[in-house]
Amino acid sequence: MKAIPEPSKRRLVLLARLLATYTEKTITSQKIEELAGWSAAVVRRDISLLSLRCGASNGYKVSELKEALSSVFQIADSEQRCCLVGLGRMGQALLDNMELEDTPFKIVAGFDPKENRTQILRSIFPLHPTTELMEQIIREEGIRYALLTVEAPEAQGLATRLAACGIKGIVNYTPCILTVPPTTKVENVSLLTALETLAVSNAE
Amino acid sequence: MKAIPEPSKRRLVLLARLLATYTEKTITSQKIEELAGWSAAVVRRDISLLSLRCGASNGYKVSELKEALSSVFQIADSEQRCCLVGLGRMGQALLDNMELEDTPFKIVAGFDPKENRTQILRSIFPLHPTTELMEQIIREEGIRYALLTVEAPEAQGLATRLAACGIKGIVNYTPCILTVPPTTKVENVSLLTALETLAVSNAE
DNA sequence: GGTTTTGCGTGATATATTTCACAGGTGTAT
DNA sequence: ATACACCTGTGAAATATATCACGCAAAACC
Repeated sequence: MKAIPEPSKRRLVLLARLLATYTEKTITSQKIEELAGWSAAVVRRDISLLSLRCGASNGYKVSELKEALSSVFQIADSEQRCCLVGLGRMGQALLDNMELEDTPFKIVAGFDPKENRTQILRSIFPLHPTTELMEQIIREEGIRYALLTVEAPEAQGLATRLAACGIKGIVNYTPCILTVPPTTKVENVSLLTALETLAVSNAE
Repeated sequence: MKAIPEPSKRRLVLLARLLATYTEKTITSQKIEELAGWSAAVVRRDISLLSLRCGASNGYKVSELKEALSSVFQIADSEQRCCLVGLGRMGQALLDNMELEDTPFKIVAGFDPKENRTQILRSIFPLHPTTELMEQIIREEGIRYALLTVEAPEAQGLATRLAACGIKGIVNYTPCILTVPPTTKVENVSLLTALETLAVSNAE
């Protein structure tokens, strides 16, 4: 199959999310337009990239569509290991977040520059200081993704180290722009960035 | 000036963020490519949309660039009021987040479906239950943006109400796809969505 | 002050993405 | 069983975005 364009990938991820709570047996591209706000044409084009032919006069069969979505992105097959870097307020909020239950993603380690935090806090996975140990654990445990919730001044330094030891993706909760090699992807989810993006989309 | 394309807007927002911590007096498109990962050509094109001519043989003057960025997006001019909807773990982590200090964004109210939470928690802005009072306060206070951190089952209902009472943008911390009229914009920042997006960008 | 270097600004061009529009299958009703 | 209604899947066209490549102006150097 040929490569799926980036915008389509992002929509397909969201489509999977949408279907997770959708109860009907079938769904039409028109209905998806209503729910998600993308044009029906774009929805059909996106889905056609999955080269599945479950089209019928009632629309797509939800079960087949779900299956196709999770199989095309290999993520469902194996556990995707993540680590939490930064155990401040935001990090703690993510510590025992139920959101990743029943998903292939699993947080298996936490790190913080302040060693005493890693000793005081309790969690179901081990917590460590961000010493050289961090790189070692990431490699040994086969950790692919990092959630970065440290203070701004520490963000770039840690991002560089994370990228260097093989982290494939960083969920960036800091308002910093991270400079990383192209082998590491970054998703910016900081509150400030999100608000600015909203403000700019509306205005102008 | 003619409309700035969406992708350019998003990059310009990040560029402003990047410059916030940049200490040199000038910066070249080449340097921005290095730091942010966009091609120098795209950077120059984006900046040219600001119709500012601060180009010189040393690159852009950082101060002029910063100014142009904040003025083109009107957001710097006036206070941008936000509310926090959902006072669970994530909401509490955002309650006294310093990230919005020295920005035009300001959280001026908090809401939660569980009334006792709004009574127990302390914050510098008032907390209320999500009764009809919510709509009233949003209108009276001129609140434009909402940070949505409630549990998944409550997300869509509240999003609908928020959109209906004039909220222009929702920062969506839930993994749900929100169905809202096109006048309300949504930025999805849930952990699960971010991880899935990363996974899909790498694989495939 | 002239010459060289540097790097922007931008038409022209290439590529990517979305939209259009309709042929063709699938379910449904009569 | 046939006709009708619905909705997908997809070439072709339109639009949007990114890249190329080069003229030109500002700074640096001698």
